[in-house]
Amino acid sequence: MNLFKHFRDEIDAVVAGLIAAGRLPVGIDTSKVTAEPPREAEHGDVSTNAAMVLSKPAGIKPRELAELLAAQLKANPAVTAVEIAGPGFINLRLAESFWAARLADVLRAGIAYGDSTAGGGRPVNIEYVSANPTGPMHIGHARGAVVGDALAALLEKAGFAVTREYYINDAGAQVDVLARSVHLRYREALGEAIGEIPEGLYPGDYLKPAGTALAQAHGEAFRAAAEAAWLPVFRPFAIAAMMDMIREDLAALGVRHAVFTSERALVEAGKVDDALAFLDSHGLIYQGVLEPPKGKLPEDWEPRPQTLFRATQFGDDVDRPLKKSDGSWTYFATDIAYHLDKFRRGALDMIDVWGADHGGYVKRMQAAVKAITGGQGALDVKLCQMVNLLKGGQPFKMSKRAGTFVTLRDLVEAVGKDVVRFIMLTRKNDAHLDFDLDKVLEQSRDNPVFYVQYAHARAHSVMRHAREMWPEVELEGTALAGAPLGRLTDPAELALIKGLAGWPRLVESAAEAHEPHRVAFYLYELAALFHGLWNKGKDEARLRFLLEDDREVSLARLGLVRAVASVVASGLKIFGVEPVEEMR
RNA sequence: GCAGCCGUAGCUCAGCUGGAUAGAGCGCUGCCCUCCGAAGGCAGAGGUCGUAGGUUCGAAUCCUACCGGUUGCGCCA
Repeated sequence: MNLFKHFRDEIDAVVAGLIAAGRLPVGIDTSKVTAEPPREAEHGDVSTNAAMVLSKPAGIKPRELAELLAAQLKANPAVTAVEIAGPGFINLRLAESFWAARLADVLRAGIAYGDSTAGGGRPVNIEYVSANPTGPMHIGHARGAVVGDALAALLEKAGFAVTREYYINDAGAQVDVLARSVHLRYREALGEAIGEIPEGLYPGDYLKPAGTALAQAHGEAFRAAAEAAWLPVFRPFAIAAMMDMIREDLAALGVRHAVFTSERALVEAGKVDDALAFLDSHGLIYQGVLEPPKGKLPEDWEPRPQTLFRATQFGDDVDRPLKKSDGSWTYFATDIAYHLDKFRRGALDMIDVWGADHGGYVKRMQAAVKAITGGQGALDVKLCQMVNLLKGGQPFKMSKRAGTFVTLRDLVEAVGKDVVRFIMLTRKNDAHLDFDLDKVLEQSRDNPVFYVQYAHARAHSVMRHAREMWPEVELEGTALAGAPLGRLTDPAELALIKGLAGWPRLVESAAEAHEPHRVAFYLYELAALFHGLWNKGKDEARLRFLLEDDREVSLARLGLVRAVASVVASGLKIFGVEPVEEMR
């Protein structure tokens, strides 16, 4: 239960009652009423702007209206105090018994706490990674992979029906280059001295196994053959080999897609023609000449009639070309077909995770989605900014040799997948991210991965001690839900419970905003509350979690500790990070 | 030239879709701990939220114009 939603409903009920009593006008707009945690804890537990928002349409002064609402809200048994503050805020304080009940909620739900039905089972398609199948994944891909994967998990937790999808760009010129590069490796495998890899081909050693495999399969057959003869054989083989490698890279990062869609298959199935025919039938395609970009004029610019999509009708700045001068489709054209395909497969909400260098492409794609879905579908694009790899504060190149990029594999091997995943989510996707190989392994408060994992490990450490102290005690959440949780009355204990109770709201708002990084900040704050309580136990022995002479309160505290562990685990699960039970 | 994103404490960043006295970590200053509930704790200083207007009960948040940084700008994907 999102308790703020709950009180939002309570306020609605009070307003409805006042309308029925003739105190408020019929049909008054309550859509702007909010129930939120106040910024300052001293202001109470739940704060509403209802009196201020409804004042004008009701024709009653804010403070006066606040009195009216407050009198009704006081009747709620969970509410111990109602205060009117500032320009007309109504602040509610909630009973300790209410918080104890929320803690019991956490314990009964376990890791499922925070699961929401807000998404209503609405289908969402999220496309991420979509690296060209021409080589291993590098660090730049890692961020998009993690952001997409975490966003998918977050949306699932919030009740959406999520499809994780990967678009294979296997139709462009770059896969021909790949095939040529592999052909060279094939000749090499047959014993030819190939020398330097020529400019314009992919030089990486990772193509050698594919060359060897082709040599074994076909022998000399394609050695001196014309490109037209071997391309249809080598290209699909090379693409498949690269996709296998990419899948392995993704697996090392713990990322798994449910659907892989091939651009080439899309084109060969005639879906681009279908999509363009659809647009044409709606009068959205024409032959025209684009204005040259102002300012910097490209060298070889010449006005030329092109096949254009009327993107400007859907919010884009200029109409966009669909065909290249050689008559083949532009990437944009196939991408339109692809998004139409996703829509026809049932996706209403679509999310694409791209690198920030594709930022200029967002408006046209959104325009296209509007056009092909008749306004029913919506596309959100998450642009991931660069990751700066550092070591000890200095820029770091992990290259094995000059010119080689930092691979995702290298990164995962250096610090582990869980660290990579967590750190990638500690910034908004559209902000630059510094990834310091030393700092992310540091055991200190300014390393969020450590700090959050440490909270989880500490919680389990307490439970291990409890097991020694009272071997017969049942430490599962469902059992601890029956502990005398009302005995948790210290302000630091209550603050922690309130933090836990905020999890469902955080899940919903982060999902709605498509911002998984909020989970990282939440977990960090929750960890801080827990560590704070732990430290308080150092100064005040009576606040320790386990008191041998007071089993009852110890049980209640074990409930709190178990709840912290399960909410941390619940958050880490969204990130695809394994919670640790002890630090090493 | 146009478009997107960013601009918040000395540094790195949050800021819950318009709320109350703008927060955290690091760094700095001062106390405490070093009794294994180890991988520090507490407190303090530090801000014209890039600038200037506008919208309203109320703006870091929305709008406009500038300034600075960044990414991109017909036939690359």
